[in-house]
Amino acid sequence: MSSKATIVDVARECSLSQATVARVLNGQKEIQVKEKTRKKVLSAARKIGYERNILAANFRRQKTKSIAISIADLTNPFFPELIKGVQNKIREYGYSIVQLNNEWNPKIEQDNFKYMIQSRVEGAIISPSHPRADLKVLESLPIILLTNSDKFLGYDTIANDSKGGMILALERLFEFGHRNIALFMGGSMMSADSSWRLQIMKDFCSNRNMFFSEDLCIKCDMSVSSLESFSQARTAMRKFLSKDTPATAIFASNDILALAALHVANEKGIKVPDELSIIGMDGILSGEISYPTLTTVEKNRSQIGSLAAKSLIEKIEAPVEWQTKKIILPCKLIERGSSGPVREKK
Amino acid sequence: MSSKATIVDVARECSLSQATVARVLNGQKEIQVKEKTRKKVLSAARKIGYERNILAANFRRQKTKSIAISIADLTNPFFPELIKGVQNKIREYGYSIVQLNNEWNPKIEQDNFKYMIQSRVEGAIISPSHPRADLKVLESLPIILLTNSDKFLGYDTIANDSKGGMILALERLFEFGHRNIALFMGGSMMSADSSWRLQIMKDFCSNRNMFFSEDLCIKCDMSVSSLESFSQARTAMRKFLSKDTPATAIFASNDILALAALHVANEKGIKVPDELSIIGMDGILSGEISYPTLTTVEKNRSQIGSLAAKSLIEKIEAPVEWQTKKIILPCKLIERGSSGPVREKK
DNA sequence: CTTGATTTTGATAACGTTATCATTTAATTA
DNA sequence: TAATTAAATGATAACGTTATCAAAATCAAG
Repeated sequence: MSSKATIVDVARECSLSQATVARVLNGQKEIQVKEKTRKKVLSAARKIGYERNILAANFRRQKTKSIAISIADLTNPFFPELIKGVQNKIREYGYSIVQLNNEWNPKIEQDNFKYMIQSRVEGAIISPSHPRADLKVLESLPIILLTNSDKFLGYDTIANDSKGGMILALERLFEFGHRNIALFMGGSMMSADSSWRLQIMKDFCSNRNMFFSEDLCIKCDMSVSSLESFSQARTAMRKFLSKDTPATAIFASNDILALAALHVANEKGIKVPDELSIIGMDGILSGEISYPTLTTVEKNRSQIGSLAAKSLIEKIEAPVEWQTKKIILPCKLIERGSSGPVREKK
Repeated sequence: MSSKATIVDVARECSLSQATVARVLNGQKEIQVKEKTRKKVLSAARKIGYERNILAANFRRQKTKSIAISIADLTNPFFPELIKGVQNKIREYGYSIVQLNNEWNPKIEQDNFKYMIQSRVEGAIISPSHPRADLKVLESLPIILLTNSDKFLGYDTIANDSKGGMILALERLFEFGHRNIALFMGGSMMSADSSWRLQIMKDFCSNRNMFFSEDLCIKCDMSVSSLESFSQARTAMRKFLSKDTPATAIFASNDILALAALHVANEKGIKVPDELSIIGMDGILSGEISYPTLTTVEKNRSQIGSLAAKSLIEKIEAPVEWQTKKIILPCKLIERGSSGPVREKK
């Protein structure tokens, strides 16, 4: 009784053709219906409690008014805000979201891609699990990638300017007088993508006659759960400190690493920022909660999300004259408690 | 060409009826098909590249093989793990997930409920935004609630035993010699739901001849973003400390509050756990990252999620003789760095 | 008041699957 | 081997919407 009234019933009720009823009830634009008939239909629909059968509509149009968003791991604090940004924006357009995780596993990611096609989402926002993610299956689907890797030629991409952000942090540390800055970065699977960090570091140092060696580089796998990364990062940090480093500051390529460094510093009684400055990257919640709070290069993930959503919808709804574009948003240095001027050791 | 081959095409290709083809390709159980014909169909399907049109199937069956999960705020660190638990379990059953946020806003929540019905999800896992959430619209939908509030009579619920967990923490603090324990809890919208905490506290203290007064109770609104809560909680904590409290320990009803307390303690130079023990509740990532790490009463959110998913699927697939049940899982006290034996002040 | 253009409405055919029932084929028993 | 039962396959009707094209109504202009 409740959701059984169909468009035909409404048509009968108001003595109009189902075509007209359909136009009033589900027609795209407010086109081609007389105000009088519109009202007639609407009241009849209300009277018999008509509710659109979305499944039938989806089937007929072979569309779902939904998009997919593919990420690595929802419990990684980087992603929820991103998704939220997408959700908020997408709501404006009346689309819904299918959210898919791949646990950094390219195989699962590939399955997810297939699922997207099968389930007939109309587009996808994809944060590739690794720089060589295989997007072949998605050929016919409008997608936006969340990456600034240069491996994805010919794709629409949106990302923060990580390089610029990194330089922002390094420059600030330099200003603070730091001349021995260590680089703490994710390695392993992501390595192909993160060699540029090392390069930037080297360039930055050589431009300023600063000392840098691989000894000032700490590496740690990030393609696991945040907690695991954190644990591995702490180990790496302890090892680093045991070498009695001359570093007075650390730039970490993400906040988890930075917080691990901070944690170990606290543990060893190293005063942050007095004896050691730490700057992270991302701007996750934990960095606002830690003590001291973490200075970080913020990536506005909510903004990225909503921008990606907007672009995607535009691409979906006007696919013909679409121009591939790569959007790079600046990062912002958020100065909090973990960074400060250099002070003589001992 | 690609996804245009239909079941009829396959039938033609292998000279069988579409009924038989359908049985092979999309039939539920492996029933009623000869091995020989099955192979014939399968190879024909592969040959012409048949892919099931899910939209047509959904329409015909008026089902979507999907469930909804309704939460308050994805960026609240409590929820992602919960969702992950659901996702992992649900995958086993071949269902997909529609995730909906309500930002603690009952009106949005209500809209989301309507959307669930419209979009024909087959069931829902719901973390009610508040104790009086209105579930009328969902009457005909199998749902599982994630709450231990006693306001939801007659509904299936799954939740951790927050009361038991709280007592666990208090007992441990008592063991440590603490006799002045403060209660830090979320107020406002959730208040109707959290008065029991105060009651437990009072009972606990009176049973042990411990002092307790409302002065030892810190309140703070939690129905906002985590960061905002954190900020408000710090203000509340500062105010609390300014009253020169006799408390040697704080039990906080969630980790955000606990971390705020910890933060302020660090800020004021109060040594944790030497001068002040802090125990939180939930077991969020930030508590594993903080310094000192946060002792907490863990709620296994991933487990809750997967259990809820399992129950829901069972309810969906065998709705006839379904027995309403309320599952309460024990909490676990995770002792980390923020709690310890009482020591004389000054 | 006709004619032609334009707007509004109507009739109807898909869309591709699943479900129902009828029919054929195979298996079993007397 | 015929009769009976069971298994496998076939024929076909929905499902409720949207899209297409045809018909009718309205409007504008000569």
